[in-house]
Amino acid sequence: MPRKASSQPTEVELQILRILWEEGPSTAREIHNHLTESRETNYSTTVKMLSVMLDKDLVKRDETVRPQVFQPTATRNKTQRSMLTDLVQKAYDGSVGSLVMQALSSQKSSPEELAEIRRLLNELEEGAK
Amino acid sequence: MPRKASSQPTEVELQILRILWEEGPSTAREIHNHLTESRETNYSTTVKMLSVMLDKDLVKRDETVRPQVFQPTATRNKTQRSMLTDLVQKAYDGSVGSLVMQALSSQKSSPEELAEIRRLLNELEEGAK
DNA sequence: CGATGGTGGCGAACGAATTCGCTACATACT
DNA sequence: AGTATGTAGCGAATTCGTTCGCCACCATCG
Repeated sequence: MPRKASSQPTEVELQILRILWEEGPSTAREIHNHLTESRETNYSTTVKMLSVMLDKDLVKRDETVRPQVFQPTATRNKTQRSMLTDLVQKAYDGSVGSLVMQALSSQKSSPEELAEIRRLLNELEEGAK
Repeated sequence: MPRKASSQPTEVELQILRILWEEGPSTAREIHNHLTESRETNYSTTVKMLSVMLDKDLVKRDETVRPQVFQPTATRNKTQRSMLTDLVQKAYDGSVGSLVMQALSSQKSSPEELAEIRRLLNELEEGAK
């Protein structure tokens, strides 16, 4: 028997979404050009991927203009959140805390980031009371 | 052209690894029994997965005993770290900070966890000076 | 020893992800 | 209008992940 499709965007899908989030609505050609900076792949492939993503409802398409323009369906934040939750479930047994601990200790963040995290931490501890 | 295999353990592989991390070295039968708590799958499948994981060097096998006993190659921490790094790269453009921010704000952690994170934060800011 | 039951291995099969070639149509260029 | 160029779509091919059926091999038990 088979296996079920991942609920999360795949590697290439994510790359395309990133381009769209950063560059805004784009044509297949534009997407493809950006894509080839990190990956050697045919224009046909890019178009096909977009068609697949359309089926999966990962992107929307404006067909009234020529060439057609693509746009992400979900925001970057929403997508990140979903992938994060997925990882926490799969690898951290649902414990966000241990993920955060490991993230902080394993890679160095800038002082600015640390300060910002501290600020957020304060808010959270306030809210918890 | 094809596509390259993921460098991260797959869904089922991770489930099996989790069993091994939690239960310690186990036989195929033991692993299978635990596995069927969360998934309906044939014993053959479990054995096959173990064989695949052996090829990928995700588990080791003691063949001197009967039945053979399996053991993870990498620690849980190492694996988590690797998956985390992967996610940060794929979805957060390498910024651990923004991942942490989102993790903290999107899901609630216990006060104990928050305190622990704060402690870690202090250490990090100390070390940075 | 011969039947019984579990262990381990191999190869086939299927869906999902990714790739591209080829075709059809639209647009642009002379 | 007629040709060159670019866009969109489809289906085929390939790999990976996952599943299982079937066969061989032990080991045990009567």
